[in-house]
Amino acid sequence: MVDDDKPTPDEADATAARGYHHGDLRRQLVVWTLKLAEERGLDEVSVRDVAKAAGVSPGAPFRHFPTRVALLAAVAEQGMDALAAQLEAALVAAARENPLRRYRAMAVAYFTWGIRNPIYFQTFASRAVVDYAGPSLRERHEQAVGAMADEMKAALRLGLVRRGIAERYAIAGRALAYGIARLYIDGHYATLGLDENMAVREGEAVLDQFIESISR
Amino acid sequence: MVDDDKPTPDEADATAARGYHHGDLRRQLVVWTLKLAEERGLDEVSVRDVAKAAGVSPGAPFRHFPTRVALLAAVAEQGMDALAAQLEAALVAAARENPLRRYRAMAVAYFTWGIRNPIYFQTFASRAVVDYAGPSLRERHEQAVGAMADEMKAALRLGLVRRGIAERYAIAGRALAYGIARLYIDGHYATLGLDENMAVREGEAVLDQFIESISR
DNA sequence: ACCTGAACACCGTTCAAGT
DNA sequence: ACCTGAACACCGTTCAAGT
Repeated sequence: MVDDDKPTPDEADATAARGYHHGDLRRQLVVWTLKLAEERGLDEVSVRDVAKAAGVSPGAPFRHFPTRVALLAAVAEQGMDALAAQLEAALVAAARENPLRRYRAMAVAYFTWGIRNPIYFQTFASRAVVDYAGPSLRERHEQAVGAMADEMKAALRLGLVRRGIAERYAIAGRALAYGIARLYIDGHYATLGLDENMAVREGEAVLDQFIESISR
Repeated sequence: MVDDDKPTPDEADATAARGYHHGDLRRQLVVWTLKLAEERGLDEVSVRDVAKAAGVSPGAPFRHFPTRVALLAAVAEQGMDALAAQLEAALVAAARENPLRRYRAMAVAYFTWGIRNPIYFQTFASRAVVDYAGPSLRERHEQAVGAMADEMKAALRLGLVRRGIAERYAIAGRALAYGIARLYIDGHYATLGLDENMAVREGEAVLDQFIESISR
């Protein structure tokens, strides 16, 4: 980078513009990673690109993240926060309904979020990232989908669904929600000409029929 | 797995040792890509590694594949061959059963193959690879899963499943099979302590309960 | 304390030169 | 026709030096 004019680092604004982020760089890097990934795909974003976008030197990110995958893990953690919030909100909104309806609300929230936030979804569906992030990320995800499974089990207990093994309803419900999200993200709906919103509606319709089919 | 050693390398020893593969290099590169990916993960295999494993210079692969992703696309095409063969075999084996049983046979074949061949599965679930490979790969996959969907629709027509919209049963069945495979490949079963074989059996159990639940 | 910028080893890809 | 091996631009990562 060719730089003739000196940045006069005694002004706060000027320093920030020149790359000093006074403790905020870490967050900025995550923000830019997400933004660039949304533009060109996760694989296409390099740490150097992120550094440049944030206005810092190529080595700067490594003061905050030991490796590139650590940076992606930070994105994943942030995504997990957002997903957990959505699921929690869905659960609260359906609080006074029956377990099967609560399962539905969470499953819809799950794949809707995945379809609308494919980058987040990819980061914490990536083995390398999740392995790096350590057990906490996986546990949080497990807990989130576990809540879905719990509703399914409750539905069986209350006789809302046909006879069967609770754990299998739970996994089926989970695989279905996951499958719907992943079918879209992996581009399988593209052949069908479905955009984001249509994919969500289609997902809901499929889920509803599934629920109705297992109901009794 | 799906490949055997190449037939009778009679006089090829000298040239092969020198790196000359007399037209066979293309195939060797695909074989080595798969092998290295199984050892260390798809992201960790570079074209240079593959070249070295095949005993040729770093630039040699680019005479056969214009880009790295083209090499991966060749792996994906080979994977698609294998998957199509498995599904076809499953369909033939269940030829004299009812459509619901045929759907089951194909769904099991689908996720079993995915669980047992995660590298193949990843290659043709990758957007970049599939986009490069062109419409034919996607169409073949679409046709393969379309056969599953057809059985589901036939099952509805014959009154084997509860009332509903055929297309939604088809998508649910597909999302379920896809979700089961992907849950394992993305490492979600690892938390549950399930290995490959247990994942397949668990998948079958879940699928069977799903089928029973929608049956009438 | 936080960032720069030069360095290193690596990678995808190209291409003139060899057989 | 097929491969070599030296390039080039890029990338992840490190680190001494600056503020």
